[in-house]
Amino acid sequence: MKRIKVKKGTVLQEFGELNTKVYHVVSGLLRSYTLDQKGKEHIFMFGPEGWVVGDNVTPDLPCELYIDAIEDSVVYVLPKDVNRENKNAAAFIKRLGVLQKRVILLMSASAIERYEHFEKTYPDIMSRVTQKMIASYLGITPEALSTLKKERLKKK
Amino acid sequence: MKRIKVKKGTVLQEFGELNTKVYHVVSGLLRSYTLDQKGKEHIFMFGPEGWVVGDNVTPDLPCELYIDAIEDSVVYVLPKDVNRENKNAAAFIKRLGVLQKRVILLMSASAIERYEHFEKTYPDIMSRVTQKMIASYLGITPEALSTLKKERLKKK
DNA sequence: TCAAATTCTTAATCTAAATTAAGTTTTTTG
DNA sequence: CAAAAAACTTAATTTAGATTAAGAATTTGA
Repeated sequence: MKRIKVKKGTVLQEFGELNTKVYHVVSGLLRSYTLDQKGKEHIFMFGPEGWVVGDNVTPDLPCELYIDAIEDSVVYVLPKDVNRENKNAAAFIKRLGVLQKRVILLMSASAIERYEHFEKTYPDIMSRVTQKMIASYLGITPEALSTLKKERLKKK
Repeated sequence: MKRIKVKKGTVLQEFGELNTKVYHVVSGLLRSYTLDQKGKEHIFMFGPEGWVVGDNVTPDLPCELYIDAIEDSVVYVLPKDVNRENKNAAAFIKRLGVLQKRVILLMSASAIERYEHFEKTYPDIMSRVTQKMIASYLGITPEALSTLKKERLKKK
């Protein structure tokens, strides 16, 4: 269990490589993301203080996600199979809950509704990342997010 | 740890209720799903033999999902916090992996691509559920799935 | 500090999938 | 087995969000 400091921009995991580690964020902000065939970025998860960020594949399979730091951060580097121990069960369950909510919203909610959910759930992160990143997390384009925000103002 | 038989159509969990149980499927097929504001159904997960189906919220919070049997099934009823023990870690990790893939696909893949992924990943389930359910799982309408399948045939 | 890069906004156009609607096939059940 | 219900198909129309493009604002870094 190693404690390391990483500068903004540091890449902790690349797509396709094997990685037996997950990252417990002490301070700062990580993100995990994918690139699609067109090279478009889709943020899978933000990792602020207290979160564990890692690829949800077994340690013997190639990673599906890139992980990097979007703020200077301090993280504990933990072996993936800590997941199998009781200690990290809480962080684990939290991840499952967030993913469940995300799948539900991606399937059943409009872009505006997903935005408003994000706004409520992560008020802290909102101000720490670019709109481009928020759009990427929501599964829409930055242009669509810009339009959506303007329309929401009109209605309120 | 109770072993029960449930008939097709049996409801194991309703939205909004408290439920401290998860269901380990011995035989048959369960599903979990949500209803949106318009009453439209969105299948969150299928649970064939070997799977654990449950709501990924802590036992003290109201459930986000309905769970029912879509085939006559035999299931073990387990307390949710078995999740915190080593025993179920594998099923747990599997669920996380599936959810990760689902989020990625919902964000970055077209309906056709999601269909083809489903086809490959769950060839067994394909023939056991209606197209309406597959559409619901993919996040599209049954009409769109029907059209999509026809177009895919032309190309092959 | 100021030039370059990146991000953000706005608007026009396009497209994948939703909606609506009607007819057909399959399944269920009395 | 026949009627009713549910599922499936097809096609026309609509729409949310993508794409493209261009200019404005903000951030970065030499």
